[in-house]
Amino acid sequence: MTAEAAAQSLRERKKLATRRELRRITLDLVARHGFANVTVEDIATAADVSPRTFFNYFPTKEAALFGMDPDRVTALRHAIVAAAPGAPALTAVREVMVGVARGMADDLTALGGEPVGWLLRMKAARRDPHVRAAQAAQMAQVERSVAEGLARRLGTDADRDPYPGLLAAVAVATVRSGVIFWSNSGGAVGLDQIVDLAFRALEDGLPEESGLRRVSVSGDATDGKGN
Amino acid sequence: MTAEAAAQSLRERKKLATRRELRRITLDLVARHGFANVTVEDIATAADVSPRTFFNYFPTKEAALFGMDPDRVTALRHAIVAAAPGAPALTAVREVMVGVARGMADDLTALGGEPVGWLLRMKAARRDPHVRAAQAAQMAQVERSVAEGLARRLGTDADRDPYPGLLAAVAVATVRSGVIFWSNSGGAVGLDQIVDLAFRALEDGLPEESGLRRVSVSGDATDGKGN
DNA sequence: CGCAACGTTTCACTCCCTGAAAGTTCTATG
DNA sequence: CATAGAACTTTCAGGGAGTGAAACGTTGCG
Repeated sequence: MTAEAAAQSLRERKKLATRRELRRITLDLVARHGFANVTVEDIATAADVSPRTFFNYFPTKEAALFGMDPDRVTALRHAIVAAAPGAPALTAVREVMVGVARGMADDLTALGGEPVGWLLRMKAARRDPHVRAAQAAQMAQVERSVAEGLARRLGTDADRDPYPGLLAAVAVATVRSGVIFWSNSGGAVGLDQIVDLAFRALEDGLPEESGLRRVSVSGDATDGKGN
Repeated sequence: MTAEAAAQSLRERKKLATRRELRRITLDLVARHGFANVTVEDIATAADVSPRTFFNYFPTKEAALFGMDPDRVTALRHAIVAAAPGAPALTAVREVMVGVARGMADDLTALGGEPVGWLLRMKAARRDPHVRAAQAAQMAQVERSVAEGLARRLGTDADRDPYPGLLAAVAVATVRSGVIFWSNSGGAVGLDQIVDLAFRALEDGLPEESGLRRVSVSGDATDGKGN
């Protein structure tokens, strides 16, 4: 599902490779030296590419760290329209978001044996407010797309009906807070599980004795000997 | 309420005046020419101040548009700890946020007869994705403070308990989506009312037949003859 | 008054990001 | 397989954000 067949032309394969390489290097350098201490020139040099080319792939330095490419975003919108037909919108959003969470956690092993991917990203976000802000900004992009999907699913107009916008904002915020908690706990519990419980809590009106809170975490595994 | 006694020294009064003036001019220029077409130099010149001074007051151009000063943020945190003693956290957050909403709407008349303040800000945000992102980033700052207040109120640790972070993220997202809807509808309905209904919907588990959705808006009043 | 604290300005600098034009590599086609 | 043209990369020139340091002016106070 949502798998990408091997790109056909040489060009497309190269482009994809460069994109992934730039992402990878950005993540690596930022994790090691901090966002502010890595310049676009550093990244470009490490990727054996001119600085200008970096900006042909990503509009900003932040985008190389957090940006979803447009394909993913539109896929998300369509998924929300199509998921759990007949069920309430909140249920559909939960299912889609749990899937997203599963995909994010998979990044962990997708790039190599190291504890990479979102765990590193969020670790960088924790110390640097600017990075945190950049992530929130990126999520706002996604939120817009989710809101559109919801409006279509519900057959309403986001200008007249506050519900799609509210649900989108809340859903994205839920995922984001889940990712933050997950990374703070060192990835011990399973992001999809956290997100699922968070959405269940949402469906129950956010009671203080939610099942989410029984996800007790023993210790903070970040800042271990790594790095 | 939350009023500030007149600053005592000449220096402090001047500083506050400059700060407000920079804010006002930024808002005005951005509303008229768009965020990207206003330089810090423009703002500084209009405020009769050197560009360097601008950055002594605000860390970024975006901050002059959206930034809350630190005092407000800590006040918010304290309000969340103190509000509605004995009541559930969600209730306390609702009360505080409705108060915040009321304050934001008051900006409308606070600066002069013109339709200023948040309505203009959000109008700028609607057309420029960058401004939208900047707003989300700013809200993330606030969210952090809300989460701290909640953790203290509940007597838990945000590293072990996902609940404060989730509630903070959801609450801030709710307010933000309310502001967006409110501005899209031209400020017809009353921001505090929208936010209150949105929080009620949250308490009920976001049902699709929420009372929020009966806030039907006849027409989009923005882009009227003004400006 | 005169001195100390604080705020503002000037200056020099790095980095982000962009448009345009020239150069290079891939693809399609005769 | 040769070659025109599309697509990607690079070089170049430049505007604008943001920062540190030192000179300068203003305010507060003994």
